[in-house]
Amino acid sequence: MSNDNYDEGMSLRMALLGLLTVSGPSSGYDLTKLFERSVNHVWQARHSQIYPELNKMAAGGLVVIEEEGPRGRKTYAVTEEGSRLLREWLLSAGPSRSIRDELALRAFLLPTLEPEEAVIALRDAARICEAKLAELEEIWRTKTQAGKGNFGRYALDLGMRQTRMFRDWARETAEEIERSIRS
Amino acid sequence: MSNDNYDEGMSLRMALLGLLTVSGPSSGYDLTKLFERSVNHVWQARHSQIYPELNKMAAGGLVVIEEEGPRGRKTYAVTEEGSRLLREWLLSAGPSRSIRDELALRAFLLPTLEPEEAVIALRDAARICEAKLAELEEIWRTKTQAGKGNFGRYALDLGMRQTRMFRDWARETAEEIERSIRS
DNA sequence: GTTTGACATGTAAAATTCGACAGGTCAATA
DNA sequence: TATTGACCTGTCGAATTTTACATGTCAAAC
Repeated sequence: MSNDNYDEGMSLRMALLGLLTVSGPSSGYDLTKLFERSVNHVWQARHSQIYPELNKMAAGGLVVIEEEGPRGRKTYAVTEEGSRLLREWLLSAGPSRSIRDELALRAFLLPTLEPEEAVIALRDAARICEAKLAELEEIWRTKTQAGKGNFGRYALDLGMRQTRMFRDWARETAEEIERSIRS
Repeated sequence: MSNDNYDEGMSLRMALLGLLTVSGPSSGYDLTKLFERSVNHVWQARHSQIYPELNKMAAGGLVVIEEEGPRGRKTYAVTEEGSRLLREWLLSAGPSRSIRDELALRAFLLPTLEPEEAVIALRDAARICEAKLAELEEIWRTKTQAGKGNFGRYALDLGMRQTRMFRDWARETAEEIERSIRS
């Protein structure tokens, strides 16, 4: 009775419910910013997708407009039903795989380049990761100081691990290809 | 002059060009199967997306229909222009990270559960990763034995690193939450 | 006072992707 | 010979996502 039709395209909805659950009542604007700073490493959405979705969710009773601020600002809050839906979705762990990773796709296609060019592309990628990592670590420092609860912390941690992993892969693969060029 | 407007929605096209480059002339049917067996861990596409895309690519001169077999089978081959486009795309490394990973999103949202439930779900996720890792390692063994060139090898390595990283994150986060429960 | 930039919300058209429908060939086996 | 199952190509409607357009408030700097 509880978990019948599992929809694929539920991710954005769940992400928003999750952010609202943790950050408390927020506006579409807030959520857009939050999205950029947190979920962005695993899922992306623009404000043009978020605003309509929030309205649909409000129509469906998953969230309610709690207050309307001065600048037309609308604050949404999760309802009992929204909370239940998120929980059910999280506990229905299927071996579902919906993955779309452009960076990994590039990696996959790299061997179609000449070895020398592949090395250049890999070194580029590693450099980009390094920059991103520095950025994330800065956020980490300011975040952990603020001590605002652990939510974004887990995601940020995951983001940093991911970036480090990719950087290392790029470096080591570049070195491997260089070795094979020399032989 | 070479690399002006970088399009986001080029991934499917590039994946197909890459597969054609490595596997040689193939039909839409072949490419669909190939997709499932290789790129699938990173990017997904159904035949209903692949067939029209191949036709568009043929119209754009990126591939040519090399021959038409008995069963209406059409064999596509990469052209000079297609080859150049793929190369340019791979060398134009933007800091763009278009990623959509449902499993990671679930993990990200787990802390919205009660700590006890989150721990259970994280352990589940870690177990799923473990299984996937075993699967990937099996592929790795058979692939490296076959010695069919490095295509797929780098991506497979990346996939294994990614899975390991995620598993570790899930485990360590579970442990951290457990510690916080006990205090 | 006016310009700039962050705040704040939306819509519309286009592209991408998915799920279902639809049709046809060929070889093997029951 | 009938049927099954792999082979092979496609289209259509719906959902998801992107890009660009569109509008307006408010505070602070200039």
